[in-house]
Amino acid sequence: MMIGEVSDRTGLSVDTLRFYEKIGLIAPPMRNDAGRRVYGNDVLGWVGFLEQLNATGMKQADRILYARLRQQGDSTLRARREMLEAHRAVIREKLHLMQQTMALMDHKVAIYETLEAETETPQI
Amino acid sequence: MMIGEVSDRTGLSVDTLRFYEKIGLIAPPMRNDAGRRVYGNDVLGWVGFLEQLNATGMKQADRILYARLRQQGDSTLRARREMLEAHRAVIREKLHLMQQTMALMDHKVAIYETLEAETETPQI
DNA sequence: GTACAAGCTGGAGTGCACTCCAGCTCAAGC
DNA sequence: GCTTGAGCTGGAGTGCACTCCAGCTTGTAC
Repeated sequence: MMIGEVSDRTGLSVDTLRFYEKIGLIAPPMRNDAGRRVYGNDVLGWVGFLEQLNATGMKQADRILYARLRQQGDSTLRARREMLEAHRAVIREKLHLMQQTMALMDHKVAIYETLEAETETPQI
Repeated sequence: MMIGEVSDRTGLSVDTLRFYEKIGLIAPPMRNDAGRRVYGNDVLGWVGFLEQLNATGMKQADRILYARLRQQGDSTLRARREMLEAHRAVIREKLHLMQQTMALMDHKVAIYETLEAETETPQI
């Protein structure tokens, strides 16, 4: 798979894929005779996982650390598990906050509806 | 309340409070004889709400828009309700994604635990 | 009455995470 | 054989959301 196809299938731009490689988030892929990147299918799952970490608020530096550990193989299993557990705790808190904010939104929307009903028909 | 106390009670830095005023997120407060900002208690609730919008991913530009509508009074009730409803939809999606990622974390942690048990006692 | 903490302004600087650009090579279709 | 599109590199530029700074005034404690 060339970089353009990876871009199409992951939603990341070609520039971002090369940038991720430069900072160590994606392992440097093989090159063909012309010096172009040729990716294996596994990159798709990995990029998807990175996006999930990203979307749930893990910082670049931590994702880079995780990626580096992953490339070092089985000796880093424990460290990686600990990182995931720590991130899981962060997500749990965010979930909690989001649920609270959700409830607040519901509350505010209800209040606005009441106020709108009052102000939109002042001629009772 | 002087700006330092607002900072202490909201967790935002003094610089950030002044910055928020400059960009229109916080209404310019009264000034005392020496020209210093004197805030009412209502700023605390407002800043707290801003933080919730922030933490749930609303962009600065949208928060500024909401703040501007709020300062315009009752004629903007409908617009504000619509903004909150839109943001509520965004939060709902994020909640969903977070729950999925949470499940994935659980799954991965379990896998790591299995692998660790295998690699840590290779001498069975 | 003076040291010092807290406040003020306008403007510059920072960190993050990309995003774009110039100038090049290479492969395929007409 | 030449145009076009995809890819390459190193490095510069961008947008967001603050954060810091210099140089000033003011209020409080000793």
